[in-house]
Amino acid sequence: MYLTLPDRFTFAQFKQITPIEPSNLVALIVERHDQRITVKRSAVAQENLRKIFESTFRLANKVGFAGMTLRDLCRDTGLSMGGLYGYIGSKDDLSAMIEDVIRFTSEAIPIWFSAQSSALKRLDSTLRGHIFISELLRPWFYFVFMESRTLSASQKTIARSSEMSFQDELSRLFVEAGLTDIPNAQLRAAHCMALIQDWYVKRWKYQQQQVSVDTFADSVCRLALLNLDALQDA
Amino acid sequence: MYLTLPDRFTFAQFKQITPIEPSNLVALIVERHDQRITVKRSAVAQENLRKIFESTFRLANKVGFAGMTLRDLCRDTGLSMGGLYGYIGSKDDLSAMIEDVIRFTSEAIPIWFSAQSSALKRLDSTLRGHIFISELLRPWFYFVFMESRTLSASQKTIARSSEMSFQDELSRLFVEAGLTDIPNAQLRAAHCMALIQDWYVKRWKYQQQQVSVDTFADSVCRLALLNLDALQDA
DNA sequence: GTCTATAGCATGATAGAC
DNA sequence: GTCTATCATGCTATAGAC
Repeated sequence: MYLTLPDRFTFAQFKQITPIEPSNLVALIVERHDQRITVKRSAVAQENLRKIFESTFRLANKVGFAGMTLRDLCRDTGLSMGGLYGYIGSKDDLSAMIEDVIRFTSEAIPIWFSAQSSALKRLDSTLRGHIFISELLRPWFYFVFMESRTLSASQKTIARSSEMSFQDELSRLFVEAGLTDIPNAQLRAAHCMALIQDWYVKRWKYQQQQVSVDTFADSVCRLALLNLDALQDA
Repeated sequence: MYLTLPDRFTFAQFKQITPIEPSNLVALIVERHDQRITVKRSAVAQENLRKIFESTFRLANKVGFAGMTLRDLCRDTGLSMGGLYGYIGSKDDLSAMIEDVIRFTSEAIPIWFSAQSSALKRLDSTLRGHIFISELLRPWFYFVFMESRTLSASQKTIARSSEMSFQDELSRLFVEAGLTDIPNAQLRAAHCMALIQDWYVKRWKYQQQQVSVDTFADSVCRLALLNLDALQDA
């Protein structure tokens, strides 16, 4: 599935056409984990699931996922301990479902823009796309960034290879855009990842400085694409 | 205290003259927290403290600080529960001591290079200094990055203001170097912080790509100082 | 200074009523 | 589908012997 957007599209433009957004996610999760979720797909069930994730993000942000107790989660969602276990099979299931959303999303982004005409445009769009989707799903991205180290070895491997496959995609685009020194292209791709992640990890900082997501995306793209125009002309 | 180093100094050169290094840290901590530490300052006490921090880093890296139990810590250090409490007053003390080391260190770096002749050189040295010290004290920096959100409100405030004061120092140096658009200088300083933090947060990635700390520092400084030479000449 | 033993309580998960 | 009640376990922290 391709997304059709103008050059240097804004967050507002992106939000109107993105196929992945907060209101979709619960349905996506129910679809991908229906064995584990014993409750029926009623409206109240979807609303309860939404609350469970919302509360998990709030509580894990305060004390970490390991520090968050299921009793805290019950208090925050209004569910009882028994009721909660109708939605999750265990505490670990909860983190696995969240991680799955991010993996699914990160794999979709490069495809959205693979039809763009030039490597430079694909680079710009892919960077903006990742920044904007992480803005929309910020709590989900933040959770995986912070908690993936505490997950099981297999989950950690999946998280890392998911991150590397996106970074490798950026690296390939840099090479296509003229940066033929491959280690250099890889390093620049790693730098791009770091800049993008900072947007959702250190949000308090940008809020304090009143930087908008569009200003941020412009700044990252400018830094990432510096000197590539010159290579393109040569 | 100023450090005297050549332009574009390497990690090896930095390591020879840095006043803060792993072997100093335990003595520094004993000095700054002698009320809480009831054991005498014997050689065995210092060795036990060193083990306590080493084990804390290993275990917190696996399960998070909240997920790490003091029983795990005892097993890993070889101390008993009672023995451990001779070194720490509580589990929270442990994280507070670690955070204190990073605050102390981050405040020292800009001073080390404040005697450099030009703003561009101060920028380059300050960036390298931060990268190299975070290489030396990587587990300490990593711990504070990951765990500061789970600490008490006052600890979190201290951690954030400590990070912002370093970022503001970078921002001032950018302005001095000719980047007179202040919001732009602040944004570039934030980007520098993100790049530097990536070095100790996503170490697995750079290890995988076999990027040395000197190569990394060169790459960050190049990106950070791009276009500043031109401004300087004008 | 370091140990063993234990107090006192919170946790993840489940059983069974309705 | 959701509740209350309960289980077995594991937790931080301390008391007291040596």
